[in-house]
Amino acid sequence: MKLSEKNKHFFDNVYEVAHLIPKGRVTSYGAIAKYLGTGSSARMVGWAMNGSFSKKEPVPAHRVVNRNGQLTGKNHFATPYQMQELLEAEGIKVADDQIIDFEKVFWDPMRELGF
DNA sequence: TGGGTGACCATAG
DNA sequence: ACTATGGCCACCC
Repeated sequence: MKLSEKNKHFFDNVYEVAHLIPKGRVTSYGAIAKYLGTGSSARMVGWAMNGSFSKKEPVPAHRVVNRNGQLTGKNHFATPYQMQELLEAEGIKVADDQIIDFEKVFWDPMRELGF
């Protein structure tokens, strides 16, 4: 049974934006939701990320954090420390589940993609 | 059909 | 500074 086209559309959009995040940059759930516009909400972005692990192609979910720059979703990775390691591997400093210089590494799809 | 939940965000007091 | 509440909307009983 196929999922509704609308629903699929939304999930694909989230994954697509996640892939568009440049290396060494991060964005927030709310920013993605806003970029997608109607039919999207910050919670749904997180929900979509939860399903991202079911995807065959890897989704850089570690580049998506909450608006505070906290690694709230680290607990959903294979291991809680994997998210931080992936970020640090890209040059992003993380301390106590908090991204350092979050404003500098923040990537806003509305701004970078030219809304 | 409807209530509970969630990797969130904004506002109010 | 903190907690409480509502909104958001797909998903799972």
